[in-house]
Amino acid sequence: MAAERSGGGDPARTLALLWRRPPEPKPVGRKPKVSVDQIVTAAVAVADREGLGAMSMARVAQELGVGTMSLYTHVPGKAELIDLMADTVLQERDLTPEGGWRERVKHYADRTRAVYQAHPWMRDVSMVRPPLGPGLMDGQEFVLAALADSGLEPRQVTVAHVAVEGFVHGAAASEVDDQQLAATTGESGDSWWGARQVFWDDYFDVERYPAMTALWNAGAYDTEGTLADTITSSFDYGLDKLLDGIEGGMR
Amino acid sequence: MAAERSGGGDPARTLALLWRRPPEPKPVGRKPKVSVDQIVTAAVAVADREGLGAMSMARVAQELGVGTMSLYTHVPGKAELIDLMADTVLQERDLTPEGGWRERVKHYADRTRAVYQAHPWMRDVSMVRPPLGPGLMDGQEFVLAALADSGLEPRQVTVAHVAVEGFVHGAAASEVDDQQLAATTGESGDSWWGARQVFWDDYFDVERYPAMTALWNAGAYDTEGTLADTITSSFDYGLDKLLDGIEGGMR
DNA sequence: CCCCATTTCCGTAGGCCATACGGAAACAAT
DNA sequence: ATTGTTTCCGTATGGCCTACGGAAATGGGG
Repeated sequence: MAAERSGGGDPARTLALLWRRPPEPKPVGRKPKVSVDQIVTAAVAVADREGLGAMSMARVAQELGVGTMSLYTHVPGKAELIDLMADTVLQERDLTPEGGWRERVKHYADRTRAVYQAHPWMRDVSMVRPPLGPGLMDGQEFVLAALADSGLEPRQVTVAHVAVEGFVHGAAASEVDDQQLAATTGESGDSWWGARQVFWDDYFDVERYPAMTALWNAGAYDTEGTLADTITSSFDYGLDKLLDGIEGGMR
Repeated sequence: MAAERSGGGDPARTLALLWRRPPEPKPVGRKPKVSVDQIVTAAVAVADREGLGAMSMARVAQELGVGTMSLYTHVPGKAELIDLMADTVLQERDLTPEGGWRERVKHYADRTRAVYQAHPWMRDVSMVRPPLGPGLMDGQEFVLAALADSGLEPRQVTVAHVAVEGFVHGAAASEVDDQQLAATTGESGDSWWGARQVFWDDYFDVERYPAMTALWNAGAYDTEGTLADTITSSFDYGLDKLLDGIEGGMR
C-alpha cells in the first residue's frame, strides 16, 4: 500500500491535537469514554504488534471497547491519527546534548534508529510533509544545533541537515523493513532468502555477473552474523563516512 | 498503508516470471487475451498516473478491457505483480560503465534517482526482500563492480555497498515523496507548507528552538529555488560526502 | 423533579479493495 | 461433432474508511 500520511485536514485542528491544546473544557454534555491519548496509545500498540496495515479504525476501537465511529469525535480521521502516532513515538527519543557535534549527531541517529526499531511501522510514514509536533521539532532542533556547532556556514548547515536526515530515516527504514516483514508475513528474512536458493541454482549467471562472483569467491559474503547485524554495521559505517565527508569539506 | 511487497508466493513461479521464462507454449486451448507484459505495462501506467494505492487489480483489468479475475491466470497475485513492476522499471536505468569508480557510482545514483522520478510509487516498494530479477541484479552488479574497482577490501566493498544502496534508495524515496503526494492528494508541497503558516505564528517557540531561530535569522532558509531544488542539491551533496568518506577511509 | 440544550456514542450503509471458487467460452486435435 | 485443455470472468466473502443521523448520557434551569 502507499505511504500513509496526513492529508488536507484542517491544519489548525491537527496542530492543536499535536501540541495537545484541548479545545476548551465542556461544562455540559455526555462525558467522553475515551481520550485522544488513549486512542493514540491504542493505535500505536496495534501498529507495533500487527503493522500499520492492521491499524484500522475498527481495530483500534475494538481495542478500546468502543464503537468505531466514536473515534471520529476525537480525531478527524485516520491520516491525522497517524500523524499523532508518529509525533508521539518521536518524542521517545529523549535527546541529551552531550559531547562534540559528531557525538551528538550520532546520538540523534541512534535514538531515531531506536524509535524505528521499537515501531517498525514508522517505515511507512512519509516524512516530507511531517507532523509539525513537538516530537519532530525537538529532533530537528537537536541536529541543527549540533551541525551549527560544527563550524559549517549557515547555508551549509541546512544542506547537511537534509542529507543527514535523509540518511538516518532512510537507513533506519531499511534496517527495520526486514523485521516488519517478518512480523506481518510470519516469515523471517533468513527463511525468505533460503527459499530463494533456487535463484542461485537456476538463474544466477556467472558470466553476466563477474563482480558479484569475484566478491563471492573472495569470501566477502562469508559473514557469521545475521542479516540484521550486517545492515546495522553498514548503517554505522555509512553515517561515519558521511560525517567524515562533511567534516573534511569544511577545511 | 504499509509497504507493498511480494509475500509467500511460490519463489519458483515468481522467478520464472521475473526472468520471463514462459511456462512452455500451449498448443491447445483458448488463446490468451492479455500477456504478462501487457499487464505489467498497464499496472505501471496506472501507478505512474494515480499512485500505487490506486493500482488495484480491478483498475488494471479495466485499463486492459478484461475482467478482473482474468489477471490471476497470468500473475499469481498483486504482490507478485508489484515485484514485476519494480524490476521492470529498474531495467530502465541503462547503466553505461564509463569513468572512474566514483563517476560510475554517481551515474548509478543518478539513473536510480531518475527511475524514482519517473515512477514515484517506487517509494512504497520495499527493497529489503527485493525482486531477484534482471533489473535489480544488473544494478547490483554495476555498483559492486565500481566499488570493487576503488581498491577497497572485498569485505569492505559489501559494507560500503549496503551504505550506498541505502543512501541512494532512501534519498531518492524522500526526494520523490513530495511529488507523489502532490499527485495523489492534488496539493503541492508549497501549498501544503503555506497552509501551515499558522504553525510559525501560533506554535513555534523561539526560546525552545534557538538553533533554528538563529539559522533563520542568519538567512540560511532564504533560498530562491523550490523545495525540490533544495532536496536535489542535498542529495548530490550527501552522496559526494559519503563517497569522500569512503575514499578517505581507504588510506 | 422534569426538561432540554449540548455533547458523545455508535449502527447503518455506500463504495472501495483482494481473491477463492466454479462454470462458461474458446480453441486444437480427433 | 466430440473431447480435452486453457483462458475468461461473475459472484460472493470479508475486509476497509467514513458520511449521516438518531440514541444515549449529562448538567443546569425552572
